Amino acid sequence: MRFSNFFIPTTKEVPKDTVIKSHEYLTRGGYISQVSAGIYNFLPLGHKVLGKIKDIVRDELNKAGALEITLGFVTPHELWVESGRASKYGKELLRFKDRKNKEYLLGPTHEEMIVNLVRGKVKSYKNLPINLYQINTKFRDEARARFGLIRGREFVMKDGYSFHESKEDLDREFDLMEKTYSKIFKKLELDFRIVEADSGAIGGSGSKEFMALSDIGEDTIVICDSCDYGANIETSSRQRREISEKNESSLSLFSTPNMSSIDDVSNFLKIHPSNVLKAVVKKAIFEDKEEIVCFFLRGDDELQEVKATNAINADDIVDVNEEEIKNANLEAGFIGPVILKDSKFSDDDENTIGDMKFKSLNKLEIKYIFDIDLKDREDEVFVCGANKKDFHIVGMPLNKIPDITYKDLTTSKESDKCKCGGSYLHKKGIEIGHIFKLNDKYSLPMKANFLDKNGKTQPFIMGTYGIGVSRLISAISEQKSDEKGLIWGKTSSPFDVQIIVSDIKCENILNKANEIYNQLINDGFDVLIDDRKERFGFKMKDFELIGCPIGIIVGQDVDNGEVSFVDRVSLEKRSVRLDDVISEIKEQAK
RNA sequence: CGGAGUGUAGCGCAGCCUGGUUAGCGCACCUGGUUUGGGACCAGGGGGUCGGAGGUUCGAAUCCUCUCACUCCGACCA
Repeated sequence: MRFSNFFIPTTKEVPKDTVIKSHEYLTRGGYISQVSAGIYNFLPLGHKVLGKIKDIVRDELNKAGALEITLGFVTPHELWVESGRASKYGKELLRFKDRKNKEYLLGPTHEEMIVNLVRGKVKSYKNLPINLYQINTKFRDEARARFGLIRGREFVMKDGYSFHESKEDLDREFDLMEKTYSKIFKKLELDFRIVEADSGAIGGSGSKEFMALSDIGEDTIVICDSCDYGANIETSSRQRREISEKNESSLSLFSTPNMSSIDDVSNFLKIHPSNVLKAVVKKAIFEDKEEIVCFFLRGDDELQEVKATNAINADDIVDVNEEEIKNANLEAGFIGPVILKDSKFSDDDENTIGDMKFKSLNKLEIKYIFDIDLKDREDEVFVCGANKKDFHIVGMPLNKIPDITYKDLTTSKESDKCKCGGSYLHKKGIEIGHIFKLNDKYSLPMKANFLDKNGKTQPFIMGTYGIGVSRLISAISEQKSDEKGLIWGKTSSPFDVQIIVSDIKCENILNKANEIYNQLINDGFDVLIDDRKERFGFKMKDFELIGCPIGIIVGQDVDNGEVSFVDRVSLEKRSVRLDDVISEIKEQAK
């Protein structure tokens, strides 16, 4: 491709609204341009990179036996009603009506569409398994698009769906997709981790995310410093804690005026925060009701909301305000698992520890859940709120509190221990892929069934597999660029080689450059030749911004039979004999 | 959806507080010339009605009201 005939509008100036380098360079390099919040045009360079990535994805998936299709981008609303997601998905769905007043929406993901397709065409176990995928535009009306292609509203995604007659066969396909995804991301030269991810209310035995490591990533992942454990912080679990400083007070009520924080209390009583029970009150939202739930954890642990939501099987949990706490008969800042005998107390259901009379929160119809780390801690007693203003209970044994449910509720910290004995580290990641076992989550409500070997009707067992294709452009850019511009790998670069003609007015130089260009084209390389009437420095800056891995500078040295090769990563130049150019490129760019 | 901010030429910005000539600068663009291995220089030139609507005023980019868009922080994110 001749630069002079191509469309690469590069700019020297930094666009106003870019905050991360991938966004800046992709914009300045003429790869993308913004249309609206989270909606981008792909210019020729961006389009080429997108194409390269699509080819790699397609190639590996086809090798793994998946079949490419294209599903409609506009999807009938009724399918979403059928699956139950029309109401659940909410404002992210961009809905509209056609001239006949029929409701549609732009597909944010295509489970409904694929189930609708397959249920009508596949009726027998003999046609299973089948894995269908597409690489297509998606639309999600994100509340807040940001960071260029990292979180767009309109984006390109590869979404695949597999159908099986058994969970065992789904497991096999799931593993195959995990391996296939790894190959794809390795080919793209990405530094990534496969981590356990939240399976949410869908349950099932597996959900794994592929995270490109990057400081600007929106997800936090927990990895072990000595084994290959990795998990999204939403789901990461840790080894049971070793508590060295145990509190041994006997049970009593302590006046703790105005000490409502963990720090206040632990400083005042001179105990370690891990010996204080932290109460986190939330409002749990269910399909048909809302209720106040109290989560208890160690004072130096943090509630992980995704885990908490899953622990009580809620659709969502939200913060409560002071009034809601009051209405629940709780004392903000002094909340504990028991209510002491006082005016609100009837004599029913009371318990006694020593001379203290109490009843538990669940007698007030407040559900409480304890963190799993508190289970089987008979050798410890805790400080907790007394549900009475300015009072805490000291020396509270947990085994005296009735009906405790223990669940994993905490956010893994960097100091926490892995099962293998190693220590956890937190990293930021960009989610570039997600594979998920759906089982019959969609086939059941959408009545997508087949006949098994015994002639019995069964719902399809499904898996779903996604790759953020346009997001990958940003992920690669974030990982590989430097302070001068983009740096592409061999597989993702828009061109294999960029030839920089130092001075097009010098016939000898231009001719030699064209000769090399034509030879490389004939040998099947994708080459950009900068034949613009610009000065040398200007062209070099553009080369560095655009980021092709190899540059060939054709300049004065052609008279001595030489050109210069520039390595985009190191920016080092070295002389190469004209006769050796083709063979060297074949060696380097293969 | 809460908080903050920004809309003036293709891009980046000044002007606004304290209304008053043809709205200015840099980059980019066009013409001519000189330069030519690290975003050149000189001269000339084209392009905006100041996000939109309404209002105040003799007069509005500038003051007021409403509105739209975009960005950032947070909430949200199969």
